[in-house]
Amino acid sequence: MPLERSRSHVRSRSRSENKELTRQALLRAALKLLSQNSFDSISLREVTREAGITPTAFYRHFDDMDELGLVLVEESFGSLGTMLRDARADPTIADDAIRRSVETVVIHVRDHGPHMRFIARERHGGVRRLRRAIGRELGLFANELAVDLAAFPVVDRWSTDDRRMLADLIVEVMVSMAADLLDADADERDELAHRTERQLRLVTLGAMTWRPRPA
Amino acid sequence: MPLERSRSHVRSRSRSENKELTRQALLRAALKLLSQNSFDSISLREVTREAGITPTAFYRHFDDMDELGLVLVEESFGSLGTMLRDARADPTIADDAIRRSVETVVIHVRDHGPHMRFIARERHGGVRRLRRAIGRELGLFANELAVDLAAFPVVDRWSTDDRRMLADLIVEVMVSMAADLLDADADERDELAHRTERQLRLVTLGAMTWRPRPA
DNA sequence: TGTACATCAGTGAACGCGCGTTCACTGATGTAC
DNA sequence: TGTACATCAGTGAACGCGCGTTCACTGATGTAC
Repeated sequence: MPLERSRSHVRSRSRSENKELTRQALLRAALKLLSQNSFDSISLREVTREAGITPTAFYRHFDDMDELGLVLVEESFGSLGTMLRDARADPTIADDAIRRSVETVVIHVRDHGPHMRFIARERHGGVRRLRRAIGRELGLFANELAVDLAAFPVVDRWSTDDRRMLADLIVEVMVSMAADLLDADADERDELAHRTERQLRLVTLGAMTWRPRPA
Repeated sequence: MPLERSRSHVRSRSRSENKELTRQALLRAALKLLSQNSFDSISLREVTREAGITPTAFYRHFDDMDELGLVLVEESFGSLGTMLRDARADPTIADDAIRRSVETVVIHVRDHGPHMRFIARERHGGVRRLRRAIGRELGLFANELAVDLAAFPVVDRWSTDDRRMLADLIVEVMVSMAADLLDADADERDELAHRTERQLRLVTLGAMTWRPRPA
């Protein structure tokens, strides 16, 4: 069953507003199909069918499916960044920052499931351009986290390279949890979050005794 | 260009030997196509074309593509297990076990690139049965690692739950490295291996001061 | 060892279907006067 | 405010193509005697 496009409201909106609504319908339609199949197996025709327009009209909005995919990558990373930045605002209590960061990711996965599933699926998926785009975004993420980590005691005396190593590890653990959450039921979700917290606490313990730039 | 099927040798082999050769040709053909595309976007006809047989003959070997995919999962986990078990044989020197385990994975990715790419790609890919099969195998892996970890000092006094938590973390870091290695050039590969070693060393440091079952 | 028959891996034609992209078009919205 | 024209989002028919699966078949290998 195609998503509603509220044809009855078409008359009351400007041409550009309607165009934007259709564009959003295409993006949402793709995201819906992507919860079942990977990006390089869904078809342009499926997407337009789900969005309630003819295949031809697709080209009024995107050159091809790849372009739509790249927009989905942007969308996916949009809100997550701000949320995580807030979550680790207070640099003095590492343990609390961990709990809040995990909680933030859990909530984000709950509220933006389709976007997160798309990222998890296409991070190592079959479309090179998407892989690159996602890898770049995750890299920027880790970079930003590495900078923030410099505000914590102990870690502030590390080399930037060591901080980046730690940031990559944390990002990996978080992404892994997000991917697992998507296939989990309610009980499993709690357990996953709990396990991830412990893993990050263990990593933090390691950071306490890490000797930067070993002789 | 299709893989060689040595038609000229057909006469010298038994019927069942030839059947097995064709089966292997199908599996290798699929693996080759999977280096470029994800599993649910490659077609039965592509696979048979690459293997040098007609589409119809496919059904002499597999019921459908899913069944072929599950065989690829088995294949992929086959040799890796033995290698890793050997790598962490000596439980006294954790640091050395880390270096050897990382080295083992690096070598395995080099020698079994297509299989490892398949696993990385389909772990969160669009085909449920494959996701499940891969998840199960990785779970067994982590289980086994958790048991082996009990042989290390300090960790031997942990709860099995804590050990499993640590094992999951280590497996995740390893799989992540494997996936990244596949898209990396020679220089990047060295750096990735080095970074992963440091991450695992940091995790080990954390394990040293981890307090099991906190009050 | 030779013959007659059974097995079965692989063939090739055929089917209906969904695909991406093209094209000329329609008709409502937007703009210039 | 009213009219004439431009814009352009979405339509619908058409194209050639590759798809998964079916079917009756071929002919080499294997087996029973």
